[in-house]
Amino acid sequence: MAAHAPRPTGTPEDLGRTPGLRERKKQQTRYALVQAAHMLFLSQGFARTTVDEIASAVDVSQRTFFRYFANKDEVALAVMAEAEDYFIECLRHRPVDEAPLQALRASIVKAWRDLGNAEASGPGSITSALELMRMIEDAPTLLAAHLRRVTEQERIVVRVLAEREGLDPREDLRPTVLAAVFGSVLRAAHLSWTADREPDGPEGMIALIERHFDQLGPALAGHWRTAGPQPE
Amino acid sequence: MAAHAPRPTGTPEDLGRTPGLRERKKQQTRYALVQAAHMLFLSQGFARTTVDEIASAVDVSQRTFFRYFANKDEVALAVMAEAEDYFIECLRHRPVDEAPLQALRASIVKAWRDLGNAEASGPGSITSALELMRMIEDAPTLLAAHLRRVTEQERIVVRVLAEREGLDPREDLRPTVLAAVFGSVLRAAHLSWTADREPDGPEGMIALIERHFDQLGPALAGHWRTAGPQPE
DNA sequence: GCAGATTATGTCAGCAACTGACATTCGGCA
DNA sequence: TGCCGAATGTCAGTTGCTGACATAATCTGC
Repeated sequence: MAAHAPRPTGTPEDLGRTPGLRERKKQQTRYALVQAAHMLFLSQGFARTTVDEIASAVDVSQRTFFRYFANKDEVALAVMAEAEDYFIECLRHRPVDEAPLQALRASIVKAWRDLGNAEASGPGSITSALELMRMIEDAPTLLAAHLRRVTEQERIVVRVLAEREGLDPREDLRPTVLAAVFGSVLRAAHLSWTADREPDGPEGMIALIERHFDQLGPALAGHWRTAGPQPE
Repeated sequence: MAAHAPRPTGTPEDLGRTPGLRERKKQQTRYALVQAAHMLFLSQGFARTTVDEIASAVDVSQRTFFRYFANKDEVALAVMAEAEDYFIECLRHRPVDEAPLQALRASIVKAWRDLGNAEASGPGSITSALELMRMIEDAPTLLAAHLRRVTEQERIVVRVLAEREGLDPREDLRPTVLAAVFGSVLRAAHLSWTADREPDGPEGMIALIERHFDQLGPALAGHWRTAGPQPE
């Protein structure tokens, strides 16, 4: 049922319990909806796929679809959402003596790598996530929804960072600023990925991310010309 | 007609020419639409304002509205868009021997200050822009649209930075990374503004932006604890 | 197993954002 | 004045999304 291997442990209520038939069925249709939507989106594009199509592909009413997902965007981003949750989980388990930026960087790399190793195919797999990213980038409303999600995620990062270092984010701006910077560098790497059409799988993405983070210092340095552009 | 004083000089075609009646009328209705929309949004909220209302307030058909603005979001963000254009203009006129990050920082401060000094009220003024920002933050679809606009703006910043320093952004990642970081810090400051309800005008916002940029170095430093949190 | 409370789902009606097609009117220009 | 093209209006239609209510499925206590 869970999409990828290191699943985010779900809600606290599911302690060992078998969730019961009703709950199982719900997960089932939800999963089916994501899967169907995903396939339709990739085959005929996001905008050209109607909610009715998705619903009838799973043989439920349109109304039911909207009880599972608030809007069409949400079902498209569901897969990415799980990956993001896993990243947060990784961050929470980082050693506290690690430097904050380092912890973030290590977490994102670990998240990509784990998800990459999890399973080779299927909806919710890394490959789908990568395909999805391309799709997001040229579906305006989808991109918009995704960016909103990202900023919500950033707020969580702020909280986790603040807890980690034991300080109040309303007084100390460093968690906020660091989370913002981290998010933006990551997004730059993602954009670079979709633009350059680098064919490599997760490892290629990880390499791209690392390269971008490596430029963080140089980019913030005073004058670029004197610092030497270091041609690749 | 133009909303604020240091107007972004428009398109290259308007060299001294009086644009003719037709063109003038177009600008007029466009401006009227922005104004009406703005008032309606602030008085009754973005979601509760229909496009029909805006259109009939200016006495044009709904169809005409959609010929001026691609969607409801766009009319709301029109004011901010002009401000952003002006920022780019400021950046372009920055001395080339200035450090890149410094140029960005100085440009944004100058933009806010100039716009603040331009005019005290009226649609398209700074105060409206500030009100708008609050509105954006709690209208989900608006926020999404705004974030998309911001990333487009970031691409322009990348180009300008690359030109300034005379390098190819596809080879050297520094422009991309710096633009991303700059944008994110700015957005963090904006968020802080809307959250804390700081009542000050443009100068308050400028101060907030400066404070956030001042934390850029500390946030990226290795270990926060050893570095000393410096309580305000 | 069964009655009754919950809960998921279906159906239907409706609003609002948008779009394409076509007719009309208005400004620009000879 | 009279023609051309651009701006606008009208209309019909699609799609995303929501509220209200009825139905059917699950769950709970007996």
